[in-house]
Amino acid sequence: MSPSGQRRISESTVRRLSVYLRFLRELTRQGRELVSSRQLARGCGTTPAQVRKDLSLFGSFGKRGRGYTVDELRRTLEGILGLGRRWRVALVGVGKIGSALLGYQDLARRGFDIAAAFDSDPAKTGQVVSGVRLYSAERLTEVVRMQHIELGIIATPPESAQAVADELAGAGVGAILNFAPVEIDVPDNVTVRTMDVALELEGLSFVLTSGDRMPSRK
Amino acid sequence: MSPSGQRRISESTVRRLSVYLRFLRELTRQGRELVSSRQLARGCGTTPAQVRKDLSLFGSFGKRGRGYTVDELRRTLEGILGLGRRWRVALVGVGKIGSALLGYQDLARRGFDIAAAFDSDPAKTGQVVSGVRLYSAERLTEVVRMQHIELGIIATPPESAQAVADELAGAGVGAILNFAPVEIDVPDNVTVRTMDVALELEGLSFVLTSGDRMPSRK
DNA sequence: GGTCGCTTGTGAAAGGCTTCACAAGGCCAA
DNA sequence: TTGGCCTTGTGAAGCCTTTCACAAGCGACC
Repeated sequence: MSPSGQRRISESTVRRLSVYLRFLRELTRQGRELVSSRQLARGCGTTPAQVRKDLSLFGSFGKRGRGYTVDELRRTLEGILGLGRRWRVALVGVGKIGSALLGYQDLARRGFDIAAAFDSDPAKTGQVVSGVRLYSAERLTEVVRMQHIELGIIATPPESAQAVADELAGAGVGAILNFAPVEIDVPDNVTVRTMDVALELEGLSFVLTSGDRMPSRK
Repeated sequence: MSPSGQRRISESTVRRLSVYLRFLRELTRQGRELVSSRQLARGCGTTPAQVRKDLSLFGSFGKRGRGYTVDELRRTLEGILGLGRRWRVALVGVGKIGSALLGYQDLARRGFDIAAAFDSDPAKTGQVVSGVRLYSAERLTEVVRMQHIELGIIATPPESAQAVADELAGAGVGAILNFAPVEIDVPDNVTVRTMDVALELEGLSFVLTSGDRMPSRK
């Protein structure tokens, strides 16, 4: 599939591939068969050249003069992104954000199953929320290992985030999505991505304050 | 404050400034007085040179041989990011994610007040959740104008996101944080940032699948 | 006061990402 | 078959961001 499996793919490219995929699924629902790089770009907030360059990093999937087959490109992107399977996810911290994630059906629709949730509050232990069993935080390593969970989501207060990350990494989780507003250290073989709502709002605050002097992406 | 108020600041720089600020606030809590670019970098997952370069875009805030005064740099960054004031935010969509945001105290702590929330479900209208009044979606424009709200958060299903964005933009909101998993079109004078949980997980899926061939950031 | 060690601020170099521009290929209609 | 139009895939150019490396400045200690 990829002409040279060793090329380094930038984070921004991967993010765009996900956006293309999201859009292609929408097109599938609409029954569209073909799509050009121009239409893809328009629907994904980028440029046609960018779309073609991104895809060309992995191969040639289009037909000159016609464009791309929606269904075929969708499957190709799913393959590239590793979405030809379902992923088992552990959720740590069942407070406001954690509960929202438990009930957020888009995750399951897109291939991510929350297989177990953990909280340090004993009152929650044993409950089943949105079909997911809540375990005591003490059992994290045990359950993650037992269930072969490969992805972790941290939705704890910031004070506990690092300790949880250490334990997830120790239990064999390879990637962590962190909702706690702190930067987290992990071993090199683990990837962390932090989502901080207030931090995004701060970015918007900057734009509003400085009169939109950020480079617009066309 | 800024030596040339016209330089274009990249989105990644702004994001890092927010991370520095978050870390500085932590240092303030700890009572630290001074911090060097090296320590800042370590705590924020970047390099000392990057820290100095980012700050140098706005002025000279450190002392050679000593580092930066935590308190002073914190206030400076708050100024740059436009956080010397509080922001009034409209939340549209009070489902799982919207409710979590209503109860998420970190937003208020960091200067963002949800001044009004909207939902299309008549059953919710009139309620007060976490101290925020819920309005019917029909009153969006009216209330946003009346309350001089400048920021919007979209937490609706994807089908409604574009229409809500149009209305927010029409009502004078200058920036939108979008949690719906779709790309959204807005006029040039409005900025949108989209946060998509599943999209972030897909990025992690790619990393796990392709054996971490993404460029590591040192 | 002088020296030593440490840190900032910054031009310059390096590296990476995006945009450009065009050859090659496909489709259709005449 | 030919011509016209459209779209992909891609080297090259351009632009932007990050990293490097070092002069200059500060503080502390002798």
